[in-house]
Amino acid sequence: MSTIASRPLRADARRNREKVLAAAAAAFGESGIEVQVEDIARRAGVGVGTVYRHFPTKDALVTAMAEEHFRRLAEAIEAALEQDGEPWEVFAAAIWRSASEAAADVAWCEIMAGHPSAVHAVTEGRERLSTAMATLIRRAQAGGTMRADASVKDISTIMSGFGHVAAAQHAGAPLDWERYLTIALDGLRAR
Amino acid sequence: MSTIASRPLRADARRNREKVLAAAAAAFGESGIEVQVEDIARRAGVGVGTVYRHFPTKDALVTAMAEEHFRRLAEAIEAALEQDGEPWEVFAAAIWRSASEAAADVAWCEIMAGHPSAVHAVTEGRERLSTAMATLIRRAQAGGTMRADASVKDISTIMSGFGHVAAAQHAGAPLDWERYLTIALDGLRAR
DNA sequence: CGTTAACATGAAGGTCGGTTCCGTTTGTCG
DNA sequence: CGACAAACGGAACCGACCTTCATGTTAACG
Repeated sequence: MSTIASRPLRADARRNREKVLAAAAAAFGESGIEVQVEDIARRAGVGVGTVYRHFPTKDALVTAMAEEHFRRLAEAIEAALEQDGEPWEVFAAAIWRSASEAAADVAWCEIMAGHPSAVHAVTEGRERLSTAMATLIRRAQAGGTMRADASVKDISTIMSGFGHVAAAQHAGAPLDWERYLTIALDGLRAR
Repeated sequence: MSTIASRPLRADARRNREKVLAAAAAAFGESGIEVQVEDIARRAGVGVGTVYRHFPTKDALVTAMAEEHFRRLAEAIEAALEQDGEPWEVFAAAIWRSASEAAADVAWCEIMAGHPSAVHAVTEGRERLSTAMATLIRRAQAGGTMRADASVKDISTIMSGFGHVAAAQHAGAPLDWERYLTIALDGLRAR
């Protein structure tokens, strides 16, 4: 989201922008999307007005985070395409790694689960993710180790459930995202 | 929830109570827990004050619905215990039937997914459900058709994910709860 | 039919959280 | 060192919802 070469920001403004971004990442990661803007501002050591100077709405902040996360996820899956090894193992390892990282960030779990704030935005990352995932799936199916009817949409569905479970667990529910993933991945494996 | 023999309700009051209950069931089922109390009142053809005369808070209404749903679910699983047939098939059929019914009711999906409004209440239904489910699981494991490490908690986790997926699908997300369940149940089956 | 207590109503109150706005501060540039 | 635009801060604003309450209505009973 580069501001199209509009005059460079003033030094303090650039500094504050970074502080807001960092504070938002920390606050969202710890408490989820529902954290209040004032909490983010407090963490950043600025006033709410400053947050709004840099991001027009709270949603814009969420979207920025979501884009970043989706980009990284897409990269992780694309990287898996380069790896060699048994295709199912490559797929499963990529999912486990990405999920483990996601599980540590409540907001990212909520976004993955399909939180409205980030559903409409974030087109590019999703696109790349879908493409890479499709290849990963096709290979594993060709090797006969992934169920033949599995689709990218199935993976989205499973990962949406994962996001929900992980977020709920973070909120204190007696759930276990590792068990969830163990079972779901076994369900995706060919019999 | 019998009001301990406190003077019987006046005729119009009883009638209105039923209307509110029916309206709440319809509204929650259609739009989820987030429906506004005013919508429920409108559907029932009464004022909001009347809703509050019969239920102290909106949460009490949600809890009443949740209790009813959990009770019915517990009964469905208990009924499965009486059936004979291959234990895995009995289990899977019970889950499919219960899930199909749940999928038609948005609020019930949300509650199953772990919505805060109903987490604390509803102890009895959960208890009965756990007990019956434990037996169902044990039998299927004894028959070697369910994965040996599956637990009641695993089923809760899977069904929480189900509730989330079904609710999201109802809200327009490109998810598919039937696929979710197909995959998750395959993951619970013994290999 | 009259009296009364229960009940119904919906506008007003309260709260919560995102967003705005303007008086003040601060970096930048001549 | 001014002068000025950019940026900051945070109290006030606003909309969304749940909940309450003062006023009007009605079932129940003698």
